[in-house]
Amino acid sequence: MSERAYRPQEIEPKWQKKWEEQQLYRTSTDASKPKYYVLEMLPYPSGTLHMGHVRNYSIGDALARYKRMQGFRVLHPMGWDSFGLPAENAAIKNKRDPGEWTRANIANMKRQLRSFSFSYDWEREISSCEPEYYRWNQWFFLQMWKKGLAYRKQSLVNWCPECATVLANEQVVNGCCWRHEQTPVEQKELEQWFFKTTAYVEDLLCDLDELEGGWPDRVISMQRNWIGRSEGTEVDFTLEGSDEMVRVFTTRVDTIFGATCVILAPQHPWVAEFGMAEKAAPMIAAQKDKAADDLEKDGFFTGKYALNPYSGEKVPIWVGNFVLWGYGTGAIMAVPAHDQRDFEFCRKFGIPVVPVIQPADGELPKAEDMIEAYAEYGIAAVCGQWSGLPSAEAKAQMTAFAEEKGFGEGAITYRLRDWGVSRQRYWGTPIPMIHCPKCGTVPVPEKDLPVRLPENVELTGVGESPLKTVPEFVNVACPECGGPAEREADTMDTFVDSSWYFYRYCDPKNDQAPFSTENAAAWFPIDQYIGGVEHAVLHLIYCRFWTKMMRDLGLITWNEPASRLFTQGMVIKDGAKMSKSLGNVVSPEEMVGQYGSDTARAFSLFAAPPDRDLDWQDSGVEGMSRFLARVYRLVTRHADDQAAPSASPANDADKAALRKLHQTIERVTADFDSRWHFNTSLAGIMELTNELYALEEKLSPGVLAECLRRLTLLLEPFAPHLSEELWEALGEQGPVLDVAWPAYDAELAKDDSVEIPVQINGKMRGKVTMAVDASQEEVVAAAKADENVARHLEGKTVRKTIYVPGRMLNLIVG
RNA sequence: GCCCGGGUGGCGAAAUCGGCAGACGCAGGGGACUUAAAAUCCCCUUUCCGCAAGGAAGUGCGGGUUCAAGUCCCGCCCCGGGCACCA
Repeated sequence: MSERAYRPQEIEPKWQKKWEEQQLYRTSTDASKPKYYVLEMLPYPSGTLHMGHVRNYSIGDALARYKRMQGFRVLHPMGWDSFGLPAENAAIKNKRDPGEWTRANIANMKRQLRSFSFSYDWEREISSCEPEYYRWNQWFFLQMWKKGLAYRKQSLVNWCPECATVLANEQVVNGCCWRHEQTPVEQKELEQWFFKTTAYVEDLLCDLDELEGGWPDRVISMQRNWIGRSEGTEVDFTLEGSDEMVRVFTTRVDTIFGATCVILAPQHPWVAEFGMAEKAAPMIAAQKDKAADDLEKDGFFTGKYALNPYSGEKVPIWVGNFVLWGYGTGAIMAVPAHDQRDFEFCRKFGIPVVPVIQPADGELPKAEDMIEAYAEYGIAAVCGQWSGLPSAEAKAQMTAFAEEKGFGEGAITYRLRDWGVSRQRYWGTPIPMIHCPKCGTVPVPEKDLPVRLPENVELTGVGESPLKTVPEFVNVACPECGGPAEREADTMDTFVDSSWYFYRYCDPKNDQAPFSTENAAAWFPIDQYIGGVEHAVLHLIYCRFWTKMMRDLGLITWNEPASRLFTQGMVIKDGAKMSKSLGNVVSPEEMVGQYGSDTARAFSLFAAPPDRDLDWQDSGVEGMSRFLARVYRLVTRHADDQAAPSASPANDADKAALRKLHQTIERVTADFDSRWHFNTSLAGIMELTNELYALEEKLSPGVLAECLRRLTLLLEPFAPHLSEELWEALGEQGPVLDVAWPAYDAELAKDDSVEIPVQINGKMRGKVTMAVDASQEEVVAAAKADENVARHLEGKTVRKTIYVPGRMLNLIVG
């Protein structure tokens, strides 16, 4: 027996080096094994790894290791996002090249990650910010262009006249530029590129059913809401004194007899036509301003009137700040009596309220008594020929009527809009298009890909787009006519990169195609995708769209990229999400230096279940470190025992130890296969360790040897360096990753006695220890023999006996 | 406002199917070892009453179902996240 101190600072580098040399994490090509593709969401290269990352990667890594020990061929790749805006801002601030900045950050993140020995297949590393990758972004762009899925249109952007640059919505503060707090943000029309996500809107919605069970319910419901399908009717109102018509969308055409005005979005073309664009401009800016949370309803009368096609009634046309240009037709009919928003608007501006729907079991509300709109379905009361019909029936008949008369039709609208991919930034994938004065918009020929970013561009943060200022980049010959033309200077949104990176992992070096169908088919769909819930609607819609688009290009045959999704909780520190910008980061480097990476990763899993937010407190780390050292001492002091492992108990202590061992194996295995509550897995392993400490002296050497070996294997997914070190100390051959996960033996795990709580009238009065197969009579007899139970039964009759075998006895007395 | 989560000891949490509330760990207390300290090992630790045996209360609040509720049902309150005038 020898006792050694646990020194992770020595052990971990030793195994890191060995594993690198062995290329331990390279993906197996053994096709006889079932595949398992596990992936954490692409990290952005912020340059600083924090405990939030470590927790995320520890979850995926524990799973990857477990699956590998279970005999799977595991793909667990690692990649890097290009993260455009921060790169560019850093470049402007520090006068550095954004590429250099990004690459330096990636190198730093990589170095820090490697000290944890996460089981990434570094051979399959990709960087989505390198030309080899954006070549294929461009290739996809061209395919979409051919199919009409990529198009260009005029679109309003936030514009700061001071910087002469485009602002993202979050850069608008109180209607002003974030850098020039006195300068109001303007709206500017720019030609922007879009991907037609709406072409797949029904697919995106219907296929959510396919994901049910594999994806968290809340993500599915967030996506449903985001897509926002609603059925209704489009109806034309005629402008008084002209033939022009304005189309409105409504889900409640049955209320149209109560329409008392038409309200246009401030961006509506009629507003400009009426010469009121200037009056509407501040409203548009206010709509885009994220800081103005609850915008008060505002509007103005245009002086014009429209005619209701059902009643022929003349109603005023208004402009309202709460009407959205991007939804429906950008114009509404206001029915104040039956829509709360319309009610607020009309009451504010003195527009009449006309109730036309009455509750099924009540009276038609009186306008002067109403304090809020009656928005429920009811009975059409004052609705011309449809009066008397229930709302649903009236809706159907009135829509049919509009179709018959040609002034409207049934319509489905979606909240989901096309994906604007244009960015007026330097650091991103250049859009492979050329504008020719003669030929129009012409795609760059595929043989000329990739279109590379020009080097040595000075970034100022001023001006429409940095690439526009580089003549060598912009001035090109038109590929069709050879005449002088201009290259598109916008770059692509970085969400494009993350929409298909996981396909590229299957074939990262392919220079003929984004990936080969065969290689992707070998791994897809992703068996387990892991990431933060903050991606529930953007990334996770875009990448689903991309998969469907690739399916229609004939590249793949499946509908969905990932069959299972796990959303892990955030790491909270001092009441806020841990992030570099908030300065509440716990540095893993420091923790690794002090306790080692095994401690850091095991603790990040032990502190809370992975799907729950984790309130970070340093105080528990010590305990995890103590536990690992405790295991280390226990195993190393018996490492030289020379006993052959044995699962045949020779005494009661052996039996108890083997029972605990197999109960723990069952528990940890079940956690991996279902809930991933690694905190309870680790608690179980701690209990096993405590039990072995208690029984240590009494165990026969073979059984002890057996228990120590299984314990070592159980630790592998959580503390791989320690596990490997102990495995070697025990004289076994590694790497542990290639050793089979311990099998669970139900016979050995079985308890031979069980403690049964005894209740009287539902109150705990004692416990009896019984054989597992004891009958109800035996249990009742034993219970009555218990001193305390007998005392409570004194002078009373047992009226009812409830016995749940092996669990509980409840005696009802009166 | 709508849609998701969540609320359990001094703290992080556990209780997987309605069946012993608080596993495991932290912090705290006590003991052993030590000249001493650290480290280690062992014990105690929901609250209140009690010397103890034991008793009472207890999972955000108020009701309900049940032999039995942290868990199921109805009505609220609070915290976190997401979406937000979606016609």
